[in-house]
Amino acid sequence: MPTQDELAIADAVGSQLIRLVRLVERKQVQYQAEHPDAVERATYHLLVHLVKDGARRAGSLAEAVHSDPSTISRQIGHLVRLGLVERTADPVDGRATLLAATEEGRRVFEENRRIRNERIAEMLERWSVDDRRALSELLTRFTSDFERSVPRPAEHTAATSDVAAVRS
Amino acid sequence: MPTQDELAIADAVGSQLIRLVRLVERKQVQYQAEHPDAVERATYHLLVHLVKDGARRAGSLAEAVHSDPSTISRQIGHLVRLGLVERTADPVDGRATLLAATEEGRRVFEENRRIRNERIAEMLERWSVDDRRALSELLTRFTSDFERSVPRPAEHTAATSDVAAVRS
DNA sequence: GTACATGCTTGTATGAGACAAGCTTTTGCT
DNA sequence: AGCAAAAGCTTGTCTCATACAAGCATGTAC
Repeated sequence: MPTQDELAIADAVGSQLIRLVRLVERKQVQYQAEHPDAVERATYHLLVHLVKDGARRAGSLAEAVHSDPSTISRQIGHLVRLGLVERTADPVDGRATLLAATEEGRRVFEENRRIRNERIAEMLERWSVDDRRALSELLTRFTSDFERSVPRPAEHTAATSDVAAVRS
Repeated sequence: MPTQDELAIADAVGSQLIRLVRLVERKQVQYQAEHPDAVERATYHLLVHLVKDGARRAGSLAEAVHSDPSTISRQIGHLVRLGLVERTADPVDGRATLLAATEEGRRVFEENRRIRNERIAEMLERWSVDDRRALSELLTRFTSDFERSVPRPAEHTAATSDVAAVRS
C-alpha cells in the first residue's frame, strides 16, 4: 500500500524513465538515419553479447535476447558478411555453430563504447563529483530492482497487470 | 577532455542506462504478448500526447513523434476504432482534423499510469526517503542534460559521431 | 477565378521478425 | 549396431509497422 507521497515520487521517476527511454530510442533512430549501412540495432546487440560474454551458440543467443532462432540466424548472417563475427563449427556438437566476435567486431564495439562514454562524460561535465557518483549508484540500484521485478519469461506467472507498469 | 575517472563513471552510467532501456523494452514486449489486442506502443504514445497536451492536429502529432503523416493517420484510425480518440473537423481550417482523447481514452491512460506508479513504488519500497528523492532528482537532471545533447532534428548539425553515443 | 500550396488519407513497397518446413547431426532405446 | 526421435540451425512464407508516393479536398494568393 504505497502512500500518496510514495506514489508522487514513483510518478516522477516513471515519467523521467519514459522520457529517457524515448530520448535514447530517438538517438538510435537518428543514428540509423545518418548511417544507412549501419547494422540494425537488434543485430548490433548480438555483437555486444558476443564481445562481452565470449563465443556462444546461436540458440543461446536467441534465448538471451528473447528472439526466434531464425531471426538470429539472419542477423548473424549480416554480421558475418560484415566481418564482425565468425561462425565456427562447435567441436563438441556438429549440429551447432559457435559464434564469436572477430578482432574487427571487438574494435567496432570498443569504438562505439568509447564515443558513448565521451558523450555521457560531457553531459556530466558540470556535475559535482558527489552527484555523479550518486547518479551512478542509484541508477545501478534502481536498474537491479527493476530487473528483479521483470518476471523471467519462463516463469510466466500471472502477469496480466504486472506488465502494464511501464507504458505511456 | 574527460579524465579517466570521469570516463569510468560515464561508463557505469551508460551501461546501466542501456540495461534499463532494454528492461523497459522487454517489459513492453511482454505486455504486447500478453495483451494481443492492445494497441501498438507507438500508437499508444499518440494517445498519451493527446491526453497530456490536449487536442492537436494530425500534422502536429506527426512532428512531435518524428513520424510520417500517413503512419499517424493509420495509428489514429486504430485509436478511433477503439473509441479512445475522436476526430473532429478543425473549425478554423477545413482541411485539418482535430484529434482529441475521449473520456475513455483518458480513463485508459490514467489506469495505465496508476499501475505503473504502483509498480515503481513497489520497487522503491525498501529505499530510504532520501535515496528515493535523490534518484528522482538526479534522474530528472540527467534526462534534461541528455535532452539538451540530442540535436533537434531540424538542426541537423554535423552529427556523424554525436549520435553514436548510445549504442551497445 | 484560376493556379498553387497545405492537410490528410489511401495505395504500394520495404524490411524486420515469427512460424513452419527442411536438412544435418546427435541421442536413446532395443 | 541400427533405427527412431530430438536438437540445432537455415531457408521459405507470412504478417505487420512504417516510409514514400499519389490522390482528394480545402485554403490562399495573385
